[in-house]
Amino acid sequence: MDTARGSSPATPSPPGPPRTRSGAAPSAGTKGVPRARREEQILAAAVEEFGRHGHAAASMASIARRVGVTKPLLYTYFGSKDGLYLACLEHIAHRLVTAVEAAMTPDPQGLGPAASHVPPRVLAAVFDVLEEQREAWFVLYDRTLKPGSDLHAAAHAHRAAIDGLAASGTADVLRGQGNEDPLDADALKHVWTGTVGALVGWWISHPEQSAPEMTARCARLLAAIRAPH
Amino acid sequence: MDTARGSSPATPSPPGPPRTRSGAAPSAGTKGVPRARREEQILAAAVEEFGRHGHAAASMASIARRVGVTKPLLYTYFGSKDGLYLACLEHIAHRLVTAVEAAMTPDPQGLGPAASHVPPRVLAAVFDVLEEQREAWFVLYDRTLKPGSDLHAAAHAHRAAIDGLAASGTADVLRGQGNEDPLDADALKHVWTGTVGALVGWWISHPEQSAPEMTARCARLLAAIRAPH
DNA sequence: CCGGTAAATTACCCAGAGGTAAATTACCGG
DNA sequence: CCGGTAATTTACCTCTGGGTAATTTACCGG
Repeated sequence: MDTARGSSPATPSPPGPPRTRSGAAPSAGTKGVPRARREEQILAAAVEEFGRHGHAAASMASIARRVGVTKPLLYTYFGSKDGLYLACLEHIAHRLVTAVEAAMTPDPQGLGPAASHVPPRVLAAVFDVLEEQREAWFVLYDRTLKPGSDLHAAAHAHRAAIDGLAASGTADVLRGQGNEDPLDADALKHVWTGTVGALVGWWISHPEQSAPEMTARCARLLAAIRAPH
Repeated sequence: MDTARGSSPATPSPPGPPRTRSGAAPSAGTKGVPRARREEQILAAAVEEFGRHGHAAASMASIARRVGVTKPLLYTYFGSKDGLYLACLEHIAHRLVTAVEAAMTPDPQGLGPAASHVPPRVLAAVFDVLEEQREAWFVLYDRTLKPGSDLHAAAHAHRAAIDGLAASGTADVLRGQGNEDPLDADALKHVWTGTVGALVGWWISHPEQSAPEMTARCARLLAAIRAPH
C-alpha cells in the first residue's frame, strides 16, 4: 500500500494517447506524457506540498499521489527529496525575483517610480506571480528548515536576491529619516518580507480573492497604516 | 493543579542527590527530580523544538535528549506527542494572552492608553514574555499544521484570544479612517500578528539583542513607517 | 515485424519515529 | 529493615517514509 492505485489521477487522462486494451488500467508502461510536462506537473504539486507543510513534513508519496504517479518516477526525474525541493526553490525564486525587479525598476525614461508607489507595485507583482500557487511563497520562506543544513543554506541563497531588493527599498525609508543603523535596516527588511508573507497567508485562507483584489486591499491598508491616528 | 509541591531544594542540580556507587552512571532509577519540575523542563524543551521545526518535524526523542531523559518519561508525563504539543500550546497561549491583555488595558483611572501608544506597549509585553523562549511564538503560529486536524483546530482556538485583541486594536485604526470593510479588518489583523512573528523571527537570528533593545528598535521602526516618505 | 528507448510500475529494503511493557533504582514511612 | 511508590530506564514493536532494483508497457525508426 505504497502509492497511487486504481482510480483516475488528478489530471484526467489526456484525450488521445496510449490506453491499454482495457478501459483504463493503472498498469505500468508509458502514459504518453513527455518528461518535460511531467516535470512541470510534479514541480507544481511539490511546491504546493512543500509550501503547505514545510520540507520535513511533506512526503514524496503524497506529492506523487497528487500528480497521479508513483514515487519512483519522482526519483528518476529529480533524484531525491532534496533535489525536488531544490528544483522548487529555483523555480519560484526565479519567477519572484524577475517580477519584483521589474516592479521596482520600471519606466525606461526617467528614474524609478516615486518611493511611496513602490510597495503597492511590488505587492501587485508578487500576487500576480503567486495567483495560481500561493503556497509557493512559503517554500522560499520556510522557517522549519534546520539551521546549518544544506537546504537551509540553499533557501537562504535563493532568498538573497529578493531580500536584497527589499533591503534597498527599506533602507531608503530609514535613510530618509536620518536613521543609519544597519540593524534597524535589517530588521525592517525582515518585517517587510514578513508582512508580504502574512498577506499571502491571509490570501491562502481566502481563495476567492483575486490578485487584483488583493492589490487594491493592500493599497487601502497601507494608506490606513500611514495615516495619522 | 499539578502534583505535590514539596519543600525540597530548588536549584538546578541538587548538591547531593542520588548518585549510584559509580561516579555518574546513566542508569535507571529516580534522579531526584520531582515530577513537577521535570514537566517544566520537558515543556521548555518541547516548546523550543516544536517552535523551531514545526509539529511534524519535531521528534520526541530529540526533546527527551535535550532534557537529558528518555522517551518513555515524556509519554508517562504527557501521554503522546500531541498531548505534549497541546500542553505547550496552552502554556504559552496563557502567558501571551495575559501579558498582551495587560498591555492593552492598563491604567485603572481613565480610559486605555492613547491609540498610537498601544502597539509599542504590546510589542514590549510580547518580547518580555518570549525573552527566554523566543521560538514559543511559532508554536502558536505554526503554519505547517495540517488543516482539518485536531491540532490545527486547537492551535486556532488558542490563538483566538490573542487574535481577538489584535482585531480590536486594528479595527479601531480602520474605523478611524472611515473603513468598515470586515475583510480589510481581518487582513490587517493578520498583517499585525504576522509582523510580530517577523520581528520575533529576526530576534531569534540576533540572540544578543535584549527584549528592551527590541522594544526600542521597534519604536524607531514604527515611527519610520508612519512618517511621510 | 524487430529491437531500442522512454515512461512507468511493482515489490522491496532500511532507518527513524511514535508508542508500550516490564524492569530497575532510590527514597520514605512504619 | 521492609515494602510501597515515584522516577526512570532498557528493550522492544510497528508503521511510515525515503530510496532502489528490476520489470513492464508503449511507441518509433528501420
